[in-house]
Amino acid sequence: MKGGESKAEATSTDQRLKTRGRKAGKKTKKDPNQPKRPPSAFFVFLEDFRKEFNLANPNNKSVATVGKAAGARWKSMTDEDKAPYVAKAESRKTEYIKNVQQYNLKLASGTNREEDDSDKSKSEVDEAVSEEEAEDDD
DNA sequence: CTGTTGATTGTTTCA
DNA sequence: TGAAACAATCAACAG
Repeated sequence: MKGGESKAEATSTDQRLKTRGRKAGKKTKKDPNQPKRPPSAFFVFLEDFRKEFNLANPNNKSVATVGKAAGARWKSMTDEDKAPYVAKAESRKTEYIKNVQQYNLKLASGTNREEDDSDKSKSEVDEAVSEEEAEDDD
């Protein structure tokens, strides 16, 4: 059965093939304050998985190995297992959105006035930044 | 020394 | 709507 590896997810496989070739030019960031994309549930899971993987394979240095293992494991997990990671990812996304808002706010303030009310605008942003911080519960 | 590569999937973003 | 790019990681290699 390999003739055609399926297909149902042709988009996925194809995309990756192209993207891999393009990643070479991703380091072009022009906006210093532009927030980066929030980690997906898979990345959240990866953070934990890497730790375990390092313990299980302290000799392994290839990041690709962990990625492959994580990917295989990820697909092996059920939605319920991914639930906590997904939930975390959702929080990250929410924070990211707030970040973008602040980012836009700063730009708006800067573009609008960067000499007079700069102090004032700063305060406003400051409040937004400290909005909620942390909640660690178990 | 600096920068890209490698590999995963998910989310983000533009047209 | 879909395709394209990028998110972390870290060691190693190339220029």
